[in-house]
Amino acid sequence: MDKDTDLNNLRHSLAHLLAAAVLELYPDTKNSIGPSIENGFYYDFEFSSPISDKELPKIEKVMKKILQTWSGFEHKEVSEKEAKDFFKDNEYKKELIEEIVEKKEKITLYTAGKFTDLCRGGHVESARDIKPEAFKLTHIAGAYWRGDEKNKMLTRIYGLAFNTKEELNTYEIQIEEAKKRDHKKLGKELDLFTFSELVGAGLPLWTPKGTMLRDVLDNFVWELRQKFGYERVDIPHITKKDLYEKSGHWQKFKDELFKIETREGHTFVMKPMNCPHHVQIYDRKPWSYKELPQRYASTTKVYRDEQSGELSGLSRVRCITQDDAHVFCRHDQVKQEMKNIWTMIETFYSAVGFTLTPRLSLHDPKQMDKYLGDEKIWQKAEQELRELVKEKGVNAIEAPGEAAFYGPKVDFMGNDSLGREWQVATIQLDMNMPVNFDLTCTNEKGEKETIVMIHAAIMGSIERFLSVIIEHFAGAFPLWLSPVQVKIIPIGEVHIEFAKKVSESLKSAGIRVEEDFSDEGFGKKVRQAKVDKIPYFLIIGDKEIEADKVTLESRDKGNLGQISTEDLLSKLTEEISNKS
RNA sequence: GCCGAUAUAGUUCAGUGGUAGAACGCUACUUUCGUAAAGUAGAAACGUGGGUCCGAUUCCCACCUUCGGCUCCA
Repeated sequence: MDKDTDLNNLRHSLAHLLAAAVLELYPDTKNSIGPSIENGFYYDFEFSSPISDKELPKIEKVMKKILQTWSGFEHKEVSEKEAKDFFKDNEYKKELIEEIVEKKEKITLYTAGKFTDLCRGGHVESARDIKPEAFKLTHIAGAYWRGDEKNKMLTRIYGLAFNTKEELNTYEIQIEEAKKRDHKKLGKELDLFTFSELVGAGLPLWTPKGTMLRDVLDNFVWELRQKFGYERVDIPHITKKDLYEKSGHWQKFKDELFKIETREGHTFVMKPMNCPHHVQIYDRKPWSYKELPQRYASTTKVYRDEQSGELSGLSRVRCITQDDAHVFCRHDQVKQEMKNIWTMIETFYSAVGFTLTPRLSLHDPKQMDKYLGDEKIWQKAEQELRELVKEKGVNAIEAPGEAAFYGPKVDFMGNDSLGREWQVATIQLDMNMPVNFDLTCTNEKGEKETIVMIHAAIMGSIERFLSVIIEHFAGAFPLWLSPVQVKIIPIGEVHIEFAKKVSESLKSAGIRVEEDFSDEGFGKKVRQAKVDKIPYFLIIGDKEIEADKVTLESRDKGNLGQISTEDLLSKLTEEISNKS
């Protein structure tokens, strides 16, 4: 057996142990299922009265006590009746038993010590393989039975488990480190964004530094877009609901839209996406095929009434800034346009030193009611995306059911500091909305021809992208991205005048400078520059004034010695334009 | 939305059924300093609304916020 299987068996065995302890402490609890997961295990219970995480240490203690009485797992095959009699008060187990019977599989019961559970197996050979110091109960959470929100909510107890205490410690240290670079924490510390209870949950407010960061990134995207012929357009943030009735969004997403009643009794909607607005710009006049593709881009906000429990820092918000673009083109132009978007995505993400995993997000043939258009149109679109991925020579995992409701996507996934995966960039092929809106061009034969549309976002949601990138850099942004690029620190009051001159010449060259002319001690000013993770700071004292130079200190490389203002300027501008 | 937790100064944290405490930050004064926190003084907080109580920041309820999950995510 390989190592992963061993660890899974260990973790799954601990789930049994957890259930044994819970049933000993709270005998009228109903246990349901308890699998092993990435770092440990969980078990879902229906408690007769709610428990809180304060009880976890008690449960853990009982687990350790019971573990001493266990030697190993024994199993026996039983009939449906025997199994149901055994779990006579437990409707969860009975449901599972019925499923096993339906699948014509064997019903097996596993027993360790005095605890017996319905289980298909996969345990440690001997209970001694479980080290009491290498597992730990961590938290409790609600979880719907079978993951369906229509079902009853059970109480899930999570635990960490590893082969040894050292591995457990290592993992816990990793989590601690990850928390230090949590974007919610860094956003406050580096003064990038804030939330206000009065404004509301999920509505981030951007400070001057945070706004600078956003603008720098957006300008970079815009530079790339210009190379490929995109034009900037601007759109209102609200619309009559009629627009979404026609696009198909209303039917599908009306619960998630922020609605506005006008005083004349009409319903307007905060836009949850930009495509229909861009579509209306395309639709302003008839087009010749010679004028296509038309490529429209806007960096603009969309609003979605997300459920309160889903909000999380910048990763999940109700007001999302999208660097959104749509290409309106003919079928035979799709592949080239998509390749161009892919190139932009590659250029952009390699500049921020970030690796993305592409994912082919496809429709789920079993749930066609979730989507616009028929099976045929989807298969055609998906075939085109597969060819694109093939031509790019990359491996993309296929994810059925992850498509947008109007078309399949190539999504690019990034991870946050806790390893959670988020969709960032996306390329989506849409053959449905052009049909709904009857978007056409006049072709060579003088006929009206339905066009197609490509949705292209480089950062996707700027908020989500920033959450990922803040954690990726742990707040220590490269020079070109840093809201403050250079801090100027005069040692004493007499050095301020010279420092001002240096500061002015850097500023007039477009360098983002912050001056520290406070009367604090020198050590403290240095400390503040380091805490703020500013890429460079300049020191100006007697020695520098005498030499008509400044001392340059780098966040990453330490003291770089004295340098003249001109040399410094050319060094900085070169570094910024290389995005190094 | 659901389950559980959480809410004290700008920030990070103490604490109490009867007068709320620290550190950093902030303000003033002193100090003008050579690589991660100079000194002194001062201002500054119990999320909101109900309830119990002689009295609530503390106990109870509701709401709001945030966090960990579940569900959802165009």
